[in-house]
Amino acid sequence: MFKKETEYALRGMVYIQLQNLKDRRPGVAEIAQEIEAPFFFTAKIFQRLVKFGFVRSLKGKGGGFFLDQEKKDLPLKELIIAIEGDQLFVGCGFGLKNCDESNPCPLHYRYAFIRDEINRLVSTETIQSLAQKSFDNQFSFNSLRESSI
Amino acid sequence: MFKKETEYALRGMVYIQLQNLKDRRPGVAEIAQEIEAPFFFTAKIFQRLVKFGFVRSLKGKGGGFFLDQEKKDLPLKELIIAIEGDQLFVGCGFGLKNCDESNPCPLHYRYAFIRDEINRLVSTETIQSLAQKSFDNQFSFNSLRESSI
DNA sequence: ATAATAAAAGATAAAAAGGTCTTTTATTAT
DNA sequence: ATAATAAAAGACCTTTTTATCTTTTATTAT
Repeated sequence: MFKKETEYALRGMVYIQLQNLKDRRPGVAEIAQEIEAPFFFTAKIFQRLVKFGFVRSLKGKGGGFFLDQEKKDLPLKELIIAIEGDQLFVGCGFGLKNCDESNPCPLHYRYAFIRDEINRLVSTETIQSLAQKSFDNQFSFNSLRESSI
Repeated sequence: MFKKETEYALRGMVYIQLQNLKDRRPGVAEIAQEIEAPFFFTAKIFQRLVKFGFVRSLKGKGGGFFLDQEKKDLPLKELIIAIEGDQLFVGCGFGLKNCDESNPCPLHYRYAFIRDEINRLVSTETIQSLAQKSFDNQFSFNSLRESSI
C-alpha cells in the first residue's frame, strides 16, 4: 500500500512520540533498531521529516528526536502526502487520468468507496493517537521484544 | 494502489474482452493506443499474460489477443497477484511482518477492514464483468474518444 | 577548552520498476 | 512459394526506490 519510506516514517514517528510520552528522546540508532529499519535510510528519512517540520531534533549528547507537544496532532495523511504525494487519495483504480463521477471507469464507484475509507482512516488517525494506543496496549514494533521469555 | 504494469494489464484485458464481445481481436498496437499505454511495454506485459494463460494470442495476419470464452470469468485478484504478488491483500499497513489478530499494530483493525474491502472488490469483479459494464455504458478507456465533437 | 556524542549533508551505489528497440518466429492471404 | 502481418524473445536503457557510507556541523558534559 505505502512505500517503504512511508512505512518507516510512520513507524518511526509513532515510536518517537511513544518514547516522548515516557520522557525519552530516541536517536536514529535506537529508532532504526526498534522499528526494524536500516540505520542510514532511517537517518536520511528523518532528516527530511525535520525539514518538513514534522519532528524536531537536537544534536549532541543527550540529543535525539521529539515531537513538539504544543502542536496539534499530526494526521497520518499529512505525512503520507509529504512523502509519496496524494496519488493514493485521488487516483483511479485503473490509473486513468480522466476517471471521475462524470466519466466513471467500470471500477469507479466501488473503488471510490475504498479510497474514501482510506482517506477517512489516515485523516482521523494521527501519530499521537497511534502512539497512545501503542502505549495503552503495550505494543512494541520490535518483534524480538515479545518473543523473549 | 497498483503498479503501472498491473494497471496496463487490467485495462488491456478489459479492452480485449470488450472487443471480443464485438467479435474483434485487437493487436498490441490497437490495445496500447486505446488504453493509453506505451506500445513496447504493453507488448511485453501481454507476452507474460499469455504465458500465464490469462489470455490467448494468434500470430500473423488477422492475429491478435482474445480471451478463451469457454473459461470461467477471471477475477481481477488472480491477475493482480500474478503480476505483483499478494502483499496488498495480506500485508500490514505499517509494513510489519508480525502484525495480526494476535499481535495487532495500532492501525491493524481499521486497516484490516479496508484490506478486506479491497479483497472483496477484486474477488467479485472480473475482467468479464468489467468488460460487460464498459459495453453497457459505452465506456471507452481512451479519453480522446469522447472529447471529439 | 576539549572530548564525546549525535544529527546534517551529501556522495555513491544496488535493486526494482518502467520503458524501448531489434531480431526471430509463426501465420495467413495472395 | 512468398509477401505481409503480427506476436515472441530477448537485449538494452532510464528512472525511481531503497539503501549505504563518509564527512561535517552542532551540542553538551566534563
